[in-house]
Amino acid sequence: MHLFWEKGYGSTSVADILSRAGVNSGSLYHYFPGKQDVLTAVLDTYIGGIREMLLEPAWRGVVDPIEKIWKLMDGYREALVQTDCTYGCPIGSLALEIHEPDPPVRERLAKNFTNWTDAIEDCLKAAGRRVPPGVDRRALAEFVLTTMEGGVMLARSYRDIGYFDRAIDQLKEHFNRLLRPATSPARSGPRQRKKGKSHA
Amino acid sequence: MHLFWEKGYGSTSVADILSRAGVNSGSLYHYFPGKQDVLTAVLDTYIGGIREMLLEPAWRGVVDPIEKIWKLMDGYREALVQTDCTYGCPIGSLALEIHEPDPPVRERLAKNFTNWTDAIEDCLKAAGRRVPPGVDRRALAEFVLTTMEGGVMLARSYRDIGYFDRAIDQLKEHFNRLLRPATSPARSGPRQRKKGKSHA
DNA sequence: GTCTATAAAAGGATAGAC
DNA sequence: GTCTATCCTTTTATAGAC
Repeated sequence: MHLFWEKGYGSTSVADILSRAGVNSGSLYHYFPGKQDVLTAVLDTYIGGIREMLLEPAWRGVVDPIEKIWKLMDGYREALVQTDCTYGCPIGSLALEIHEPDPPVRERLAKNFTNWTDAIEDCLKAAGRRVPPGVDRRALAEFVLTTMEGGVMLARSYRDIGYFDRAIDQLKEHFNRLLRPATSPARSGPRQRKKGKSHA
Repeated sequence: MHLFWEKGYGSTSVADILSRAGVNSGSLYHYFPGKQDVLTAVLDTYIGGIREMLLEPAWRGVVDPIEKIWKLMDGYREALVQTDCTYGCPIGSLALEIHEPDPPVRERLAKNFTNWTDAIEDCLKAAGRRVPPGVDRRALAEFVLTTMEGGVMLARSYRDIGYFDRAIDQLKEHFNRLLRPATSPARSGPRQRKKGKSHA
């Protein structure tokens, strides 16, 4: 998993995997028919672990559903910063690296994106009336993914986190213009009037 | 150039290049020190040809600067549709495929993105007062690139152009909320009052 | 400048002992 | 289940004739 994230699929040799895992060829091929099956297993691990590995760490202590979206973005930002903008989203990299993926691989890449989008869509649903009725929640959730992936691509290409930050800023601006401001946590009295910007 | 677009860099062998070009090994290595130098030459060709190869074909007959942006998006859409959503943006694919590019490669990938962003920024500048003063034109131009690349990634992963279309729709929505509506071509009279949506 | 032939290495995968 | 040894293919790159 880590090697595919660091170096991609093609540039990771079976010898690399054996060395990193501290096992020998016979062991790997006892469990996996071939290298591609290691990849599908890794993708399955991402699919099965999106909550424990990605969402829960990012959302610890966060309750506001829109804030959860930005916290998730922060997570990708941190990964970029920690690696000097060399490692981005493992799924996105694999998706563009493997030009003609076999169906089992492509399905799993798509499933990863779908689960990710589901999580964002859940946030938008949880935001309730802050998302006006006319807004397509699914399309907006997809747009968060689109922006994150595009922003990661540019930040990596330039080795400059500014490109990611500006992409997220634009997305926040889009949200600010699209969504109603957050209502205060319902103190059960006359509606409070908050002034000033809620974000960005 | 075409092979790197179709199959990526790593999956294109020197033998593939020789076969497609109809030449032999000796010829290629007479002009290029190695395979990576073929890549940098390809990237230089993209850099030098952005106008003739990309912008001019997309913008033929288009005068409105904002419309030019959408026409450029249409170009990427067409490339996706024509290839059943298998080939996307050649630069974006290479950028994510090559995880630790040597400096000469990374520089050229970044230069390609910069030139592309310059072209969009020029459109935004040409749009004049339609882009309100507070709007960061450079950041918005980058955001167009971010959205295009992210949209291409999803469309390819799902083999479904709908993901690209929805990303562009969101971007258009962002533009609609950010920009002033286009003024009619200055009929030199009292300001016309247009109602209804100008786009999307 | 282009050709053929080939070197030298790395890659994925297998065989068979233990 | 794991080990060592190795097969076979592919890959990049070079040598040297023409």
